[in-house]
Amino acid sequence: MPQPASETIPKKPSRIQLRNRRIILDAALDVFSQHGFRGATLDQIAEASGLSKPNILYYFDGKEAIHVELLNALMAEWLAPLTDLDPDGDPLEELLGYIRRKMEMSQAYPRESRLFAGEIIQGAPRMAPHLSAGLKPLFDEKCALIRGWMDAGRLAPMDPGHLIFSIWAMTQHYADFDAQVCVLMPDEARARDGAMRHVEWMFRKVLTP
Amino acid sequence: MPQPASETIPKKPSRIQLRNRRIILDAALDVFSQHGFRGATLDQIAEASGLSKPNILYYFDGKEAIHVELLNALMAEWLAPLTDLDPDGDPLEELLGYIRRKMEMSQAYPRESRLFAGEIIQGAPRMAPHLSAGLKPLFDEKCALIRGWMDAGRLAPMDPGHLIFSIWAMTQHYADFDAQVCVLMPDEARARDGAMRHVEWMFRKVLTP
DNA sequence: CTTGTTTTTTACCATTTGGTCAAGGCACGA
DNA sequence: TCGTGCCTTGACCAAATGGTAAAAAACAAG
Repeated sequence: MPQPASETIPKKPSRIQLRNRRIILDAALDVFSQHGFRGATLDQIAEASGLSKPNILYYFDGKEAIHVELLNALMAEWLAPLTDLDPDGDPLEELLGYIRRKMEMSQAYPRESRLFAGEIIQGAPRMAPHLSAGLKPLFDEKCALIRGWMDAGRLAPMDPGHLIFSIWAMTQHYADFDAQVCVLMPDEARARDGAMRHVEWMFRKVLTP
Repeated sequence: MPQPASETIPKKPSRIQLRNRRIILDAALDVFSQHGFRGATLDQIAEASGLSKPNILYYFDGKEAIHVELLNALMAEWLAPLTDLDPDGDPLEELLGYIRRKMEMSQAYPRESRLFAGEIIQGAPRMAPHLSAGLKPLFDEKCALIRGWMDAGRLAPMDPGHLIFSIWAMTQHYADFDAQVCVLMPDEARARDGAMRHVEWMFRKVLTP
């Protein structure tokens, strides 16, 4: 065996591979987030990416593989802010910081938010394992942390799980329901800045003991 | 002209027509809410309804017509609770009552909620006119009402529009993201009852001056 | 029962869709 | 410069999809 451990590892990806995979994933994010998995077509992804359909299938094993790859990447980024909740920090400021980061992400990455939302709405057929394996432990851990803060009287007492749901619901609402927000609140400044201020103000009031 | 006003009106629908249209719409609600418009197929609706595909097309002009009909019906039911906000009632109790009704609807009609969410996430391509014409005026009216309550010091002051968004976000979250809630909070009683209690408690705290 | 109307089905169709394949193009090290 | 191996493409395919036409079946009114 001349090669060092070449079992199933397919050597390192070339520069062009890296580039094209990125292009495809970006185009696919557009298409999947807008039409959902079943509603998206390879032709749409091909056109959006500027590559031919067979070329896309040269880089990915199929439509589902692209979708799975996107969800994997999504999961990692999505979890980070929650992971960063610091047990040694000030409870109120930690949570408000988390909320702020979630709001920023919602505004900076609306496509990712919608992709996730669409997947969950459809019953999480390709995501359920990720939720159980990746999100659930983290969720439980942070619930325990928050409960500790509440028991110590440093936050108003409530169900930590439902608190987290509230945060997710409100922060992601502005990304997922953007079409509705734009119709009902055409003043963009009021919508964007106001959302941030409102959500932060609201949770500060709720969380203060 | 013997017939009284038979211009374009297609006489009254027979009993069997009423029944089958209802069956089809119910099946279509299942399918559309689970897969979105583009992801849903007539064959799926046919199977879910127990009718043949051509038979479905006998009752509706096409896939899109079914979808539009569902959205129309949805809009009416969805708006009702907001309409019922009574200017002469107690502000806090009026809003908490609205929140309670929204939570109940979210639990009783999750398919409708998901159909709506999916449509909005995809940019509301078939819903935008309804939003502008139907929802927007009501939204503005109720915003003004709530603002009046706040100016009178009967509610904590905040942006009424964002308040309504908050309510929608949290109430519909439990329907739309049910798959996630079920994974993270397997105790169904805690999820269901706790959600209702949490949301009501939270808004009571936020809204109290 | 008979006749005219409504409902349902059977057999199709054109297009779209995810995916394949073999051949051609192209970059890059020797 | 030249070949070797990575990259790209045009042509193609089987299945699925939205939709149609017309005949058969069910039904209602007389």
